[in-house]
Amino acid sequence: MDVNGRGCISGTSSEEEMDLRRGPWTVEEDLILINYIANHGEGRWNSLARCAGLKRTGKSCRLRWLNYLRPDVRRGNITLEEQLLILELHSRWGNRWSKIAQYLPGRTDNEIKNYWRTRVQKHAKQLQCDVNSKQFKDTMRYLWMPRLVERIQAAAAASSTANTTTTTTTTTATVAYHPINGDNSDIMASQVPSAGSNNDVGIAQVNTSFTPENSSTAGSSDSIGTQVSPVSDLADYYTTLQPNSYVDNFQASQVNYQESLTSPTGYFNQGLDFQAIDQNNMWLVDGDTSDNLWNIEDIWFMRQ
DNA sequence: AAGCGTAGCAACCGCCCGTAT
DNA sequence: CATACGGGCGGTTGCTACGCT
Repeated sequence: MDVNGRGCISGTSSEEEMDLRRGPWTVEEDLILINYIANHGEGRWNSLARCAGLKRTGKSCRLRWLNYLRPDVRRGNITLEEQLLILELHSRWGNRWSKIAQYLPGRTDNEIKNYWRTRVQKHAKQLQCDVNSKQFKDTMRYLWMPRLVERIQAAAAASSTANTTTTTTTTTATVAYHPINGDNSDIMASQVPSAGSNNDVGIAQVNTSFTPENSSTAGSSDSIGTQVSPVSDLADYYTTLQPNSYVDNFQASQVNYQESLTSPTGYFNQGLDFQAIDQNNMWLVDGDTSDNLWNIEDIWFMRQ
């Protein structure tokens, strides 16, 4: 095997570097990369790029493959469960996108990062606070995440109702989410996928239950710019991974959420007159269903 | 219909770390 | 031990589509 391990002449001449392509990938380039990896496998990206005849940097090839061309890449709207997981994991690890992505089969760190920056940070900006501030984190924890749970429940209930009349599917609307309890529970600590192993599960589920086509139309428009899959792939995934914990039931978590809702300031019990709040904040409850998780309560929360 | 602003996302950049030589 | 290289990561940029005026 040659120095590149790929049986091709290494060409690192400056002339080659001169005409390296940049910018959007063409269909032809995609096909070349896919075919080459199918035949030779991935890795050694610089030599891969040369041997495949792609006038791209190795990094560019790697990124294109991992974020776009990989067969198990899951494209389309992020489900409620995934949103919940992202919020929870981000609260634990911060901007460790690749680590967070390990828990979201088929999702890339880039996609999660984009989601965070475009959706979550947008709301932080609208609430006029720093995304890393305690206020914003509390708002997420005590308002947004409970709402997500409620919405997941609602979607699950609707789904199960439909199922009773149409099918005997045993899929349940459980999610791998541990109630927020202040210490930022070490959710799923025991089910951290080993590197490179989580994809297998993701592939199977993506192929059987998720396609870009159905992802764009499934469920009702809801949440933060996403659409709900009443019974998510993720739920199945965690049910599979951990049958005895974290997938127990929503009732317990909701009880805790209801408690947590009043724990920081107790403001939910204060009989607030939301009507009196500045009408200028109506952007929070406008027609954009993506913002439904954020409403007038958030303003109050932020002002506590 | 045209122009403008914004959101979303693909791709790039620079830094860092681990490993091979 | 020092250096080079490959690869991963987080942050940033730029393009495109879409909505609003």
